[in-house]
Amino acid sequence: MPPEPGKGAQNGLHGSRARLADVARAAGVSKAAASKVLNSDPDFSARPETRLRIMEAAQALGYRPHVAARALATSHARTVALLVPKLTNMTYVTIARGAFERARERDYVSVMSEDYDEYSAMAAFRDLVDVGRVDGLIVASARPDHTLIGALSESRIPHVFLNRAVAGSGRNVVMDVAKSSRLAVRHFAELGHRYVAHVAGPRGIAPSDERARAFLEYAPEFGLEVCQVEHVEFSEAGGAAGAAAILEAGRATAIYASSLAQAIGAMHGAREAGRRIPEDVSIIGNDDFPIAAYLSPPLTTVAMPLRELGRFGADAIIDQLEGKHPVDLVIPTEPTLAVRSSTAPPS
Amino acid sequence: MPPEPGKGAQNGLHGSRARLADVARAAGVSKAAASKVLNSDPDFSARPETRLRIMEAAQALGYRPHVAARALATSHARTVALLVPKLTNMTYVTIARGAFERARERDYVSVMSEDYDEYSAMAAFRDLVDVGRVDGLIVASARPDHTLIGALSESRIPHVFLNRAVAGSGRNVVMDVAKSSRLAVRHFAELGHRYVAHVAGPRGIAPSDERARAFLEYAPEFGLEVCQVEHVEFSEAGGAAGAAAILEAGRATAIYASSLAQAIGAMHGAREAGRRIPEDVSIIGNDDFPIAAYLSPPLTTVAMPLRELGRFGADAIIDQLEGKHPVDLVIPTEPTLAVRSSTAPPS
DNA sequence: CGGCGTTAGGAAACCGGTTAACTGGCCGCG
DNA sequence: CGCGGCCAGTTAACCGGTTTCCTAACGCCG
Repeated sequence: MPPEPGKGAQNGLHGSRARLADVARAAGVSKAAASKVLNSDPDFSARPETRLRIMEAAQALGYRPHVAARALATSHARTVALLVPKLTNMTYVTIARGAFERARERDYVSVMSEDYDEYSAMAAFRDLVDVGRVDGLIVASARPDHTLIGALSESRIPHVFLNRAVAGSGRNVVMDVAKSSRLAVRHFAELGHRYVAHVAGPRGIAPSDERARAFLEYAPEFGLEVCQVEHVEFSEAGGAAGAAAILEAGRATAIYASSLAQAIGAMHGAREAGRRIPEDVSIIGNDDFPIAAYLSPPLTTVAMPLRELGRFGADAIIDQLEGKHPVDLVIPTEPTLAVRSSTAPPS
Repeated sequence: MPPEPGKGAQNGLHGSRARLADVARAAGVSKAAASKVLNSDPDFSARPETRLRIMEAAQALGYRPHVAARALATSHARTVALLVPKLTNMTYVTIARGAFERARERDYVSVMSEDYDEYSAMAAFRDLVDVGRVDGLIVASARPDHTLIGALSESRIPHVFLNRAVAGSGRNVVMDVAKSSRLAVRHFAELGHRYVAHVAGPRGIAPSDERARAFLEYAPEFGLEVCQVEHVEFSEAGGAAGAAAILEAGRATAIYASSLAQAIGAMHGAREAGRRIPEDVSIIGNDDFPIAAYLSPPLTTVAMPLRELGRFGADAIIDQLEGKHPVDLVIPTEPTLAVRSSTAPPS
C-alpha cells in the first residue's frame, strides 16, 4: 500500500501527528462534522454511514486530539492539581495515587504540588491556576488561617478539600476518622487495658482534632480512662516526644498514635523510656503500610482507606468541573484494624 | 479609581484574565510588539520607552500568558513527565521531589506517572506524549526488555533515563552508586568484620547490578570476604528473604542492603533467625530517611543524594528540550554514611 | 534631492481544535 | 403547487498566543 498522499505530503518531514483536518479530509467531511462525531455531540445529526467513515478515518490515522488546541478552544485543560503538605509522607502519596488513578480513568491528568508553606502554596496557585494549566484543585493541605483558603474562595476556581476538612466550605471529602479512634479504643478495651493515651496530630488540622475528639468520646464508652492526649507534629520526632511525655507522666498502658510515623517515633520513645512493647505499653498506629509488619515488634495499625479517599477526591473535583455542585462527603469505605504484635494485654 | 474600561467592559462577567491583546491595547502597541517584548525576542527592536510601557501594562493588568495558547502556537507545552516504578516508594518520591522543584525553577511543570507494568507505561505514553501534553520524559523506571524503551527511541520524544541507566543510550543521569558500596564495605572493615554479604536489588536493574559489582570489587580491597550476594525485590519482604538466606547459609556478620525497605526487612529476617543486631549481625541500609533513626536499633545508612539526582534529571531533560544534546552524567554530589546503632564490631 | 539602509513597529496568517449560524435538499402537508 | 421543517451536514469565527513578512519614517550618502 502506498503512503497516504494526503498525509505525507502535507505534514512535511518531522513525523507530526494526524490533525482533525486530516481525519475530516480522509472521511470526506468538514472539520466541524468530524469534531462533533468524534465528541459524540448529542445534537448533531449524521448518517450512520458518515459516522462510521469518520470513526474509521480517525482510527486509521491514529488520531488523538491535541490537548492544547482543545484546551484553548474550550478553556478546559482537563487537568487538576493536588496540593499535599509533604511529598515524602506516604500517607499523602497514597492518597495522591488514588486520585491520579481515578483522574486518569476519567481522562484527566493530575499534577502534584507540595504546599510546605504559605509562599509555596501561593506560588503553586499562580503557576498552575493563573496561567490556565489546571481547571481545579484538590487541596489536601488545608491548615487553619491558610492564605490559600481565602484565595480559593475569592478566585472562582473549583476546588475540594481532601482529608483535611475546612469547616463550612461545603466541599470536604473525608474518611470516617472517628471510627478509626473507635477501633483503636475498642481493641485496647478488649485486651483489658484501663488507662489509655493518644498521640494526636497538630491542633487545628481537622482529622487530628476529630480523631482526638472521638478518642475522648469513645474511651469512656468502653470503660477506659484517657490519661493524656498529646498534640504533636506528624513525624517520628513528634511521636517520640509525645510518647515520652505520656509515659513520664502517667499510668497509661496503651497509646494510639495518629500516623505511622508518629507510631514509629512512639515506639522509639517508649524504648528510650525503658518500656518494653507490648509488655509494658501497647501501641497502635494509624495508617497501614507494608513496613508496619516488619518493625520490631510488628505494629498493630488502623488501616485507613487512603487510596479510596484519593479516588473520591478526584471524582469530587471532576464532578464539579462537569457542572455538579460541590458537596461534603464522608467516604463509605471503613477503616479496619490490622492486629500485630505491638499490642497485648497489660501485665 | 474607576475600573479599567478596557478590561471590565471587554471581558464580560466571569473575571477572566488579561490577555495579550489587553496588554497591547493598554500600551498602545500591537499584539506582535507586546509578545516580542514580553518574550524578550533578541531580534526585535523597540524604543526603551515603548518596552517600558509594555512591561508596565503587563504588570498593571497582572498579565500571565495562557499556557494552552502558547503551547498551541509554539508546540511546546513546557511540561515534562516523570515515570517512576512505584509511587509509594520513598526513594522515587524523593527523586521526584527534586525533579519537580528544579523543573518549577525553570518554569516547567512536571507530571508524575506510575509505571508498574508494560501496559501502564504504554498507556501513560499515549495519554501524555501522543496528545502533546508533555514535551519530554524522565524515565526512572527502566527495566530490561521494557517495551517503553523501544517505543522511546522510535518516537522522537526527548527523554532521559534517571537512576536506572540504559546502557548505550547516551542519556543516563545517575548517582555514583559504586561509591555507596565502597562506603558500606569500608565501614564494615573499619569495625573489624571479615565476612560480609549483600542484599541486592533485582538483576538487570542498572543500579542494583552496579552496587553488587562494586561490592564484590571493593570488599577484597579492604580485606573482606564476600559470603553471598542475594538478588531480591526492593521490598521489606525481599530484604527479609535475602537476610534469611544469607544467615542460614553463611558466616557473614555484616549485611549491606540496597534499599531502606530491604534493610528493614533484613533486620526483621535477622531477628526471625534469632540473631541480635548489631551483636550478631551488623546491617547497613541504602538511602537515608528520617525513619532510619527511629528503628530498633537505629539503622546505619548510606545517604544517597536522591533529591539532587532529581534536580539533575530535570535539568537534563529541559536542556534537551532547549536544544542541547543528551549526555551521560554521573552527578557530582557524593553519598555519605550516617552511622547509627545497627552496626558494631563483630563479637 | 533621490535612493538606500535602518529602525520601530504593524498586519495577518497560523497553531488545531470547537461551535454558532447557516444552507441545500427532501419530505410532508394544506 | 407552495411552504415549512427537518435532516445532514458546511462555513467561518474564535480561543490567545507566536511568527513571518511587510511598511512608514528617518537619517545618511552621493
